[in-house]
Amino acid sequence: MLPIVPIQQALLAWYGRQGRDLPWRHTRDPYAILVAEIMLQQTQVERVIPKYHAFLVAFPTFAALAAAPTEAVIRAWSGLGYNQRAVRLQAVARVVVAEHDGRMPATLAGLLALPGIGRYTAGALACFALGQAVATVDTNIRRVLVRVCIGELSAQAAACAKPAAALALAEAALPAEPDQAYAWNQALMDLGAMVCLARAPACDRCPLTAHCRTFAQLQARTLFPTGAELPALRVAEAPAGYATKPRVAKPSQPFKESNRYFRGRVVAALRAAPAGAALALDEIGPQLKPDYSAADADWLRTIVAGLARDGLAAWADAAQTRVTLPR
DNA sequence: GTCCAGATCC
DNA sequence: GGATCGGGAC
Repeated sequence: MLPIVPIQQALLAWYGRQGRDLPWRHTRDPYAILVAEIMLQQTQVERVIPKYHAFLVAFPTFAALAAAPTEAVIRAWSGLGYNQRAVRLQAVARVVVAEHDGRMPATLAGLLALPGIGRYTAGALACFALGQAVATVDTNIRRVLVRVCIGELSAQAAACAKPAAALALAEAALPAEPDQAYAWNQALMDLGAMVCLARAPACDRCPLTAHCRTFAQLQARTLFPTGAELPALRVAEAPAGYATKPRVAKPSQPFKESNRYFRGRVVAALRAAPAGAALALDEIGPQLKPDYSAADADWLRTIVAGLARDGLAAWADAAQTRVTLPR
């Protein structure tokens, strides 16, 4: 582990000047931060921002979300994808109201016990909402720490694909002063999202090049590294097992024929229906594929049954011919 | 095509 | 460890 303090100082100074002005950085309301963190799972910041504001207007508190019809929550999730997150977020609100007196759990273990809250989100909540000096690793933080502290072209980089190894790295890098953890974690994500990009890092705009293992590796091969050459070098020089993994050629059907695609289309049809209204499978089918016929009924029923299992749809009749969003 | 402030299930 | 879960942007 290379000396971390100069890296912390350089990154925190850059964050003070260049850090993004994001809505959830203006609040310490645990509920608002929870909403943001769930929305941000596998979803870019730019797409979350408008949905974040609208969601907080519609459901301003744990109590409001817990009491809302699930149908309304699923509608508010439109455009974000991974719709089960909407169901799980409301489940969290209901647990918080019913079992924690309306307040978010104040420990990492308590947070991890909530539905849909994994290690990243629990760590983010502990740090961003509770002010605790907790390390957390998302895709940006892992990439930045590996590049700076390990070196992307080194053999050790592959080991950090394991969550436990990446978390250990993040814990070792956490500032000694507990009150700097918030800015540190946010700064790592900003650098990853704005400068230390996955495809083409902008090393010419990076505040950490003087400390960065990967930049040093690039300098050993290029006179004036910009970062743009990293992908090619990664392929050319990657240690066995990293980046050039055998990568079995997966048959991979077209997305428009996938179960995943049709699940999204069914939920979209249910959202478009009037509140409380049930749709017959025979009404939904033609919206999914123009040549829908009675022969496709079993297939569609299977799609809907999967959604019902995930809390994203509900049968309106025992014969399973009509569907609604869950109440 | 790849990538993205992941989590859950097997 | 692998598969699954959306959808928008590049």
